[in-house]
Amino acid sequence: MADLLSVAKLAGVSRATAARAFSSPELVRPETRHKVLEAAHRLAFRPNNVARQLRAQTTKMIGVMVPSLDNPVFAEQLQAMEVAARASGYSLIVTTSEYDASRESEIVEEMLRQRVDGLVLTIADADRSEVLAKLHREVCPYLLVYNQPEAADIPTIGVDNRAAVAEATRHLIALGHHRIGMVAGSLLQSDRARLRYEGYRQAMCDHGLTPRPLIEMPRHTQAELACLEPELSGHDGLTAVICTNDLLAISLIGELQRSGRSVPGDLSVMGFDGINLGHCLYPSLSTVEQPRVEIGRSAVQILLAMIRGETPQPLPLPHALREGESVGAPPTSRQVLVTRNPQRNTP
Amino acid sequence: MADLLSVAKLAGVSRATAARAFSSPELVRPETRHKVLEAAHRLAFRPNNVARQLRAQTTKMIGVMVPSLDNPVFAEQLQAMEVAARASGYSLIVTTSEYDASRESEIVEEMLRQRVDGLVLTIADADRSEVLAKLHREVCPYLLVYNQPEAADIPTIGVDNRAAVAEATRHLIALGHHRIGMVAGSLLQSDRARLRYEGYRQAMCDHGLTPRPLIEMPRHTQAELACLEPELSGHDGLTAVICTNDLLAISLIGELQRSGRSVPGDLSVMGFDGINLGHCLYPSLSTVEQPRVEIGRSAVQILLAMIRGETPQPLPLPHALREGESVGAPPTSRQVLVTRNPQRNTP
DNA sequence: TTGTACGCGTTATCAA
DNA sequence: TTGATAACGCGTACAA
Repeated sequence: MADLLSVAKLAGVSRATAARAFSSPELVRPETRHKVLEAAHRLAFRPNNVARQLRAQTTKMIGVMVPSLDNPVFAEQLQAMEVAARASGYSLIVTTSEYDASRESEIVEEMLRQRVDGLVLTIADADRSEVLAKLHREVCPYLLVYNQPEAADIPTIGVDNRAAVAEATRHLIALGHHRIGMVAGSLLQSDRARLRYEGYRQAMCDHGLTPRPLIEMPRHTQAELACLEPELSGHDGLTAVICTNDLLAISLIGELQRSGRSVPGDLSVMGFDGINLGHCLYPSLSTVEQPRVEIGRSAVQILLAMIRGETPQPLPLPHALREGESVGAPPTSRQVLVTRNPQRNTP
Repeated sequence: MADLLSVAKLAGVSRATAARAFSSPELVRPETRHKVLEAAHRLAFRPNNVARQLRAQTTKMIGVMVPSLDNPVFAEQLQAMEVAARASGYSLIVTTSEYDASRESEIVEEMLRQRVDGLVLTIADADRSEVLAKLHREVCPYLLVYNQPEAADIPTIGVDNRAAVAEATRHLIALGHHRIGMVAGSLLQSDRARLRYEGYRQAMCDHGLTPRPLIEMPRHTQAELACLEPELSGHDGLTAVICTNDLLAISLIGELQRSGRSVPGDLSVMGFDGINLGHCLYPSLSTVEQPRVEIGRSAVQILLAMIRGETPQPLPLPHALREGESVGAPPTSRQVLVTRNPQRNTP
């Protein structure tokens, strides 16, 4: 690939002049500039960003790490980040950690070697992270997304998980539900999971209701009906559940329907995240919406401010309770058929 | 950030020796090596990849462009690519084009300036693309994904769209459907869309059935029931539709159910792509599965081979007809109530 | 307005 | 086994 020197030669000027024709065209005589651009065109010259980055000591690149792109909540946030970044002239290096702590470390190390100008990370557990310890010693600006660490000095953007789930719980209680459960994926060791459960527990207690133990599914985003079934029958069977993510909720609804149950007729199901797909389904998903687009956009803006040397104070973004068709009043029949087999539509 | 020279000084050796301690440790005396590593540690030295890239004239980076990450078919493919790339020591620069031709050009230009070692692209229309014209003149290895250009000399990986939809159509016909329609998103100008419709048309004709005009939705991934409704009633109302992507199919199913119709009771709905979520729903989505993970993995492998200077011949990957619950036999009642209002469950 | 010369941090070649 | 030196391609302070 042609370089500036060959362009300069062909144009009959020095390399410096050729360089200026690109970086500060106003400093070069129009006639000369034209000669340079003409030569560049003939040689199919394309500025070498790597050299420019080395020289300028800045890459205009942001390193992004998310747990997985198979979950739309991250893909949708990433989509927003990419648009925002490019609008500001930045590119994204994208990696996935699969919630693996050692991969998290390797990835961040690699991105630091790449001299990214900043990092946007979603880590497995912000309260027990080697990555954070490492970044603490570095000078590279970084920002967590979705995480909600206990330590106050870690820049983070996302919703208040505890308050969000508490609100969702109160919503169900207001509808008349008393026997509410919480369904989680297999990934327990996460700051968000702890806070979400805590929000549920708190809201239940505040209303004099008994919080149940977390119902844990073997996989992170796929519900297993067998794990839930024991909690559904009997005199204290659940009438509503809150899932820790939308994929879990959606697959749970599917499983319930396939088993002949009705949602929300037999069980109200609430999700968490607000992924786009939830709108489209029938019943549409009731969920706690994290403003994924705003989170992505704003993560980029805040990080860029940090890169400029400012010290913005990221605020929690507001969640929104999105009411859908998957949540309704508790079944009245249940109160009659208390200790016996609950009514079901067989398939 | 500390550089190699300062490490060398602290260790009391030359820069060359310090460099060797990292790149070819066996060439340096253990004692010396230890001194260097010790110094590097004390200075928190981290190799500068940018400098290395400039020197080595290779970035170990792959440029990736997809239309959007809001559609899981691309996010899931990207997830697979990222894993495969990192396993081979490559990083991904990820961009989204939003099916915009001018953005496509800018993005590719920017990635070429970044001196990526290769490109993996999904473009809007492989038969009318400035991007391909540009790449044709460049030396940068590239590979299309999902695209299916007419020109045979363009390296591509994906399924045979025509054959895939033809098979889906035959599947519906075999179930007894005669009045089958095809529902597309708003994005008509795409190589895939043309071939998929062509596959549908061909299969219909082969069985002596009349292909219908494409039913076009105002948005790409969200069905609008009003656009379909006219085709559902009357003596020749549709009994089955094939959607050009899964999101369209899923949202259509939702709309149909919300309007009191049953799927597949009143209308069989088939998707295209095979996104993970389709499994979880009830009814589960019948769809033509593109092997997204295999496509992503294999795109990286093939591109890396091209980067090594080989000339692999990418073969079409096999699609799979994934039978779900959203497709069944055509409603028998319809044959009785021919010219009158078809039976419906009111909500 | 243009040219000269240096440095960004690394690796590879050649000598010692 | 180690050291000196020259690139990689670009931007810019300084001089002309």
